[in-house]
Amino acid sequence: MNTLAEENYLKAIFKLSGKQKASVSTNAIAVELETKASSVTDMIKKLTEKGFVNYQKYNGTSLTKKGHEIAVHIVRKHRLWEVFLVKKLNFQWDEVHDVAEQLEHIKSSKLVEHLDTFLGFPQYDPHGDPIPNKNGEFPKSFSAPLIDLTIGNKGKVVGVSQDNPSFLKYLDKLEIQLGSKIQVIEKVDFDQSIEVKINGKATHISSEVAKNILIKQ
Amino acid sequence: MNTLAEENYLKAIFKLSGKQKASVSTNAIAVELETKASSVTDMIKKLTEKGFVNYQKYNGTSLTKKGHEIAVHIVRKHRLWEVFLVKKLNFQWDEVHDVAEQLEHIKSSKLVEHLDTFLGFPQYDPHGDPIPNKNGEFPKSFSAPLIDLTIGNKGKVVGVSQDNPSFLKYLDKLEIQLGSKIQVIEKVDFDQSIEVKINGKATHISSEVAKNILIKQ
DNA sequence: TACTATTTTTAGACTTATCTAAATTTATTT
DNA sequence: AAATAAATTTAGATAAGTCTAAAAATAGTA
Ligand SMILES: [Mn+2]
Ligand SMILES: [Mn+2]
Ligand SMILES: [Mn+2]
Ligand SMILES: [Mn+2]
Repeated sequence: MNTLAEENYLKAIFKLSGKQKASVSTNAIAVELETKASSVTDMIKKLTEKGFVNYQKYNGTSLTKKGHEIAVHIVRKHRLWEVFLVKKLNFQWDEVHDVAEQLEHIKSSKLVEHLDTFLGFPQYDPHGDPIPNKNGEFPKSFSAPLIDLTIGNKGKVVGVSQDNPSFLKYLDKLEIQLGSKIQVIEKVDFDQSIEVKINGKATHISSEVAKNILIKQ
Repeated sequence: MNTLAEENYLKAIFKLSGKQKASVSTNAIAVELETKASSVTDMIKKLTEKGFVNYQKYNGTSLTKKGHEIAVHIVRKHRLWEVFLVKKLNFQWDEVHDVAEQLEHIKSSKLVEHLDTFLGFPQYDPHGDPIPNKNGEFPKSFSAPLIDLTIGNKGKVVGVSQDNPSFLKYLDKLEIQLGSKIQVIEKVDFDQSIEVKINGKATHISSEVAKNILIKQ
């Protein structure tokens, strides 16, 4: 069995390496996990021993097939628990992440599969993130950050690429939810901020926010 | 915040000290937690520092008010999760204990209270064990071990005082569930075993089993 | 290319929780 | 009461995971 620390490292490497499964720097992992680079080096050596990562001194780390499988499985659990908390226990979408960080480490395959069934095999979590199935396959989704939408075009909010509470609460304040219809009215060259209509109402949004809202046209 | 190990020690002391809140020996704790007496001594010192137990060298350990509160709170979580697993996720009663051992350490008071609400404030877990409410109060229950029932008397099964899978599976085989009606037909002096009628059907039960079935008349 | 800055690794230390073996205390027998 | 047995504590060691400080490697710049 893998320890909690090992699982968190694998998840961090998975998150940082993205779809292209790129190699990840020691520092990037340290920042992601709020730890020190020296601690990361130590742990990577252990994960290499276990066959979960490929590692060459001074040259970054990437997941092996085995490491990738573990990471995806933890992501699956994290997102299923988030769905449970919102849909069944009436949590708000900005309250679930930290609890899911704990629940994702519970070890029982029966629990995960029964939870999935109980929830009706959801494909997306409360932040619009795709939930891999039990074979580790993600639903295909075609979304783009709001910032990439051109003037005049419309889209539907299908996700967010951050789940920290202050960002999510701000979206609540702007009345932006999954499913909200957004049209880009104007783009300000100076600071990349944009003027949008949300469900008919005009609002001004910074580029930082627009980068983290995912749109489907 | 308390560590997982600390919580498990407090729970073990709570379990072993019973209603009278008796003092518990170092060895008893070691046996309960499948660890060594020397490890127990170390941890008890730490728990003493934290004000969770009263401890005098060579004289056993008992919970302080604070330690008692923490232990009861963990028991509450354990039993609520067991209810969730059986009632919502269709687990069998002999499959829930080990998963609940993990889930009981999840830290989020909102989670516990919402779970309690979601389950409809259950008073007993799938093994008939009482669930303390959020103030740590247990529902009053008047049950006695089946072995104490005298010949001719009837009762209803309201609980079991063990939750290891092999015992529970054996009860399933005997068709003994919570709610089953049991009447004592005969008591065998030689080995304390008993002849009973369960929902009308005659069966022979060892004293070891009869000790662990809780009856309400 | 040589100097400097940044990144990464190593060395050594610390904490938590555990263990074995030995010492000490308490309990039980003769 | 003395001897023996059992329970408990202490001493010292180990593994996991982390840290700081220093060394080594790589990248960036003059
Ligand atoms: Mn999350
Ligand atoms: Mn999410
Ligand atoms: Mn249990
Ligand atoms: Mn139970």
